[in-house]
Amino acid sequence: MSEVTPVLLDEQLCFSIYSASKKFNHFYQSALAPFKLTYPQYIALLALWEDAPLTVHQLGQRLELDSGTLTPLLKRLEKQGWVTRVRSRTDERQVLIHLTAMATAKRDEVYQRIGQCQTLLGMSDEEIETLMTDLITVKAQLDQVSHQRLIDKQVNLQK
Amino acid sequence: MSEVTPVLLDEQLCFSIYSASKKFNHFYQSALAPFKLTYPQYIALLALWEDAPLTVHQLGQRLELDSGTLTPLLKRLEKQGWVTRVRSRTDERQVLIHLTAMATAKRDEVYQRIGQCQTLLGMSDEEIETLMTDLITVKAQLDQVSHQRLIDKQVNLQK
DNA sequence: TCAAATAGTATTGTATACAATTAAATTGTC
DNA sequence: GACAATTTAATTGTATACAATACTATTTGA
Repeated sequence: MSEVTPVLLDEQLCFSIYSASKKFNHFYQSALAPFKLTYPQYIALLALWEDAPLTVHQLGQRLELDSGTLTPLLKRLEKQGWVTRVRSRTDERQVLIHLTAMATAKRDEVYQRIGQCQTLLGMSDEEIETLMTDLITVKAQLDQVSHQRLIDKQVNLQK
Repeated sequence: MSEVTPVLLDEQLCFSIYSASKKFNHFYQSALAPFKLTYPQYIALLALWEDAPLTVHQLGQRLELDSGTLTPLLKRLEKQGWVTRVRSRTDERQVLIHLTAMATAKRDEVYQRIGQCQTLLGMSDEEIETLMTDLITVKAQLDQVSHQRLIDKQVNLQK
C-alpha cells in the first residue's frame, strides 16, 4: 500500500533556510542602509575587496550568480560610485570590475559596521562554525543530487 | 587603536544560508517541474493543503510574504488551475484562497514526489532536526535584534 | 451617527534571480 | 588563414521580494 506521508511546511528544512535567508537579507539591508547597499550588492563588494579586479564571470562564480543578475547589479554599483566596468584590452569579451577610490576608502567603515551587527547577533564562533559546516554538507548533497539527475534515469528530477 | 577585522565572504553565515537557500530553490524547482510549480508557489500550496481556505493575509503570515508578492503569485496559481480567489461575503476586504479539485487531486502525487527527492538528499531525521533547531535560533536572534533596533538608539541599524 | 482610524488587498516601483537567447571575440583545427 | 566551436557579456522574459502607496470595507469613538 502506498501510504503517502503528508508534507508539513514547518518540518521542511528548505523552508527554514528560505525564511532564514530572507531575514538575514533584511538584517544586512538595514545595517547597510547608511551606505545604500542591498545585500547582493554588499556581497559583491565583499568579493571585490578580497580580490579586485574580477571579471563578471569570476565574480559570478564566487557569488553563484549569472550575468543576468550581475550585469544590472554592477551597473547600479557603478552608478553609485562603488565600481567601474572596463572592457579588458587583452580579451574584449570580458569586462573587468574595478573598485573605485571611494569603495576602497569606505571598506573599513563597512567592515566595522558589519562587525557591530554580527556582535548584536550574539552567536559564538563555535555556533557559527557548526552551522556553516552543516550547511556546507547540505549544499554538497544538493549539488551531488543535481549532478546525479543528469545521469540517473530512474528518479529523473527534470521533466 | 581600532584595528578593523576583515570580512571574508566564505566566513559569512549569511552567505552560507543565502547560497543554500538558492540551491534548495533550484532543487525543488527541478523536482516540481512536472507540475510546473516554482518553489514559492509550492510552499503556498503546502500551506493550503494543510489548512484551506486561507485569506491572503493568513497565507502571508504563514509564508512570511506580503500581498505585493502573494497577489501576483496567487493569480498565477489561479490561472494554472490550482486555486480560486473569492472575496469573502462576511468581510468584503478579505480574499479567500480555496484549493481547486485539481489541487486536491494532485496533492498526494506532489507529496510523493517531494518524499522521493528528500530521500535523495540522504539526511537523517536527526541531522535535519538539529539543523532546523539551529536555524530557528538564528532567526529568533535576527527577529530580536530587528526589534531591538526600534528601541535602542546607540547602535541604530536603520539609517 | 458619522468622521477618523484601522484592516485587508491591490498596485507601483525598484531590485534581485535565472533560463534562454543573442552578439561579439577568441581559440582550435585543418 | 578560414571557419566552426567555444567563451563571455548582455539582453529578454518571467517570477519572486518588498517598501510605499492607494483604495475599499469595516470598526471605533465622540
